[in-house]
Amino acid sequence: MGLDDRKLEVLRAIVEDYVSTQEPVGSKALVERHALGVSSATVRNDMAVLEEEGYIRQPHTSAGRVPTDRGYRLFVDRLSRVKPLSPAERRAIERFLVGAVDLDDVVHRAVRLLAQLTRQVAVVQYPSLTRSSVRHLELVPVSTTRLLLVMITDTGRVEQRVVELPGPVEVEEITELRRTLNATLVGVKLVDTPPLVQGLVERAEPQAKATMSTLVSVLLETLVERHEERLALAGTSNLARMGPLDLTTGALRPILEALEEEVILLKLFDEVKSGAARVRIGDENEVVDLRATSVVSTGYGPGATVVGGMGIVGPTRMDYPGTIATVRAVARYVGEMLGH
Amino acid sequence: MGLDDRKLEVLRAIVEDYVSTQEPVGSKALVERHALGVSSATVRNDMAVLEEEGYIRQPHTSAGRVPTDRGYRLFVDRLSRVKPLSPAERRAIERFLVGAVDLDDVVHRAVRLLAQLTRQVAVVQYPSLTRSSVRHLELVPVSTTRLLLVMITDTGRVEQRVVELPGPVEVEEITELRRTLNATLVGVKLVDTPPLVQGLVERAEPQAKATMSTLVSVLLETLVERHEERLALAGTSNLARMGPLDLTTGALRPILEALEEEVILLKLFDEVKSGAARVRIGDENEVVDLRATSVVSTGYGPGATVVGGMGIVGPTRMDYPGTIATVRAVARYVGEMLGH
DNA sequence: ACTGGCACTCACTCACGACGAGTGCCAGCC
DNA sequence: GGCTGGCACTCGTCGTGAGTGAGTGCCAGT
Repeated sequence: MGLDDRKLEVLRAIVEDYVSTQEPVGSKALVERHALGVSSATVRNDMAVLEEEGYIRQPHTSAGRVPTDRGYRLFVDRLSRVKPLSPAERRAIERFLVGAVDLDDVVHRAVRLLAQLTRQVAVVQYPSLTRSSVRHLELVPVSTTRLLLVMITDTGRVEQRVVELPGPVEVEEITELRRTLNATLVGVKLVDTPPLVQGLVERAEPQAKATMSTLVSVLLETLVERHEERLALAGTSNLARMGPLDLTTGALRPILEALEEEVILLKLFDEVKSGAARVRIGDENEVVDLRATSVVSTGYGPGATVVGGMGIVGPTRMDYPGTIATVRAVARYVGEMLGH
Repeated sequence: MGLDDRKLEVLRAIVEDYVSTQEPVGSKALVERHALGVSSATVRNDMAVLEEEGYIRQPHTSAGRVPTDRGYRLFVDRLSRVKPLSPAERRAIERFLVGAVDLDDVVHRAVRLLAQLTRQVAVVQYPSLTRSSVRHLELVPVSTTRLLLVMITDTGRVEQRVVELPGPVEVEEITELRRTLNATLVGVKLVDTPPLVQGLVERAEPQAKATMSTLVSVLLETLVERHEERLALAGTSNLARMGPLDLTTGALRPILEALEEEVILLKLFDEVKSGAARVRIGDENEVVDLRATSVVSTGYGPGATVVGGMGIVGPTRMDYPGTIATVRAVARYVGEMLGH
């Protein structure tokens, strides 16, 4: 691996030029636009080495060079400095998020903001239920044999579910149930609830046992075990900007399809355990349909805890430093907002 | 307007062939595929008339004919018979919707189903708040000066909002407020609430006046006046199937953008007052960006009442009878489900 | 009123050649 | 040994031009 400093510099120049022009970049254009201090012939030699090592390739003989996924990876890891956001951008983020009235609104604003700033497709995961804790449980009688169970989490998320009761229940009983549930569960992390909830049935008054049992099973099935997580998506139209390049190949279709599959998108956030940004370039994606794209994702949440993920999906040919900075910044602001 | 029966038959044949082949249809192909009982020369004469009247046009001289927006309109109004759904389709709809656990789920399933069956982009509006009535109001203390206000409507929709109180409030007071609110508002249509709500402040106990006033303003501002309606969208990837035809022109972009603007989409349902399907073809659309598409929309709700709209957006070249039938069927099933 | 025939139009396809950006290699220079 | 200028070569792109065929419009005949 004889990649001396100049070769790395050449790679950096190729990536930057290609990202901005979207066209294969040749040796001559390169020396003109960057002060490399050497002639185009030398650059050509360097390019040959870079190509041999798999960092760049030629779309066809006698065309310019284009970075490979591996080239982008090297660029992201070692060649790009973090690009700090301009004060204007910071202000824009703050102003845009500050007016949010509730959790839904925060998520919606965040995802649109992200799409707008990065000009890519943005995805934001709602604060995950399993990672937050119970703030309050409410029981609302809908009819004599039906209850609405409402759960509020500390991240401001509200989940509700209609429960069919085994038999009619008095209002006083409901009040009592509500008291018991809250006394047991408020403040408990959702992941820790199952054992506690089981105990509730055993300790319940004989006549309330059936009702409590029904409630508990609903709680377990739908609120705790249920992995269904919600997502917000924005900026799909930015995909159309990926260039007629990719449009003609018809590669747009599978990407759009993947973006509609919540299950697939959720996978993107499986491993965001920290606030650090993660970049998956082209082939590095586990999701096959997204192999033509790059994904920049990060976790967010109040303080250092992570309650959800957010990120963007775009062409491998993207402005990585800028995008990473933006994703991180938005995640940080949203995290702060969740801490009230 | 000398449009005798045969000319109408020719128009119908052109529309049907064009929809299925996506290619301009010529006189010869027409007589081969349809038993018109006349020669191609005669058909040509008929075509000339149809073109003069503006129902069809030639993309270029010496190409086949293509229906115009006007032609589709005539086809929809007078030439197409309703295509009843196959039992298999009916079963699919029923099976798909039956497992829904709550309102969110119903809407989500409906929109995916619609997208899948029609192979177009589907849009479903959540049951509108303003057209439904209050089933229950719940107040949940979050801290001493903060309440969570939860409203449940008869369509199963739940809206919540955090309220900052002017000062600390006792639990008993909250219970009293809850009682009063529910006594006054349960069963009332949301549109009719404003006058009732105003009265609440005036009749409140002096010490509770400030609190009640805050609550009331939140109720009015965010729950009643607020026009924000939610939407579910699915099948965007079907747009890519509109054909490279439209892709090359880059006409996809504005359509995708329009589909991301909730405001625009909501306009589509402005006038769905009944369960009858409405078809807007090409130029008939008020939304400029959707002039290249056709929109099939209808209202839905329990019984004859309409609580929301749903529909699809697709190329003007679509299977109108089939699409209309599908949209109507899904709307009817969803309506039934809302009636529990 | 319909039909068969015929001349005409014009988008589409393909082959051909010119053009030029870009490369690889080599001999020479520092 | 590394860099440079020069040069032959490759190959995708663009423009031209002929050939093809689907489709039309019109007209004379039944």
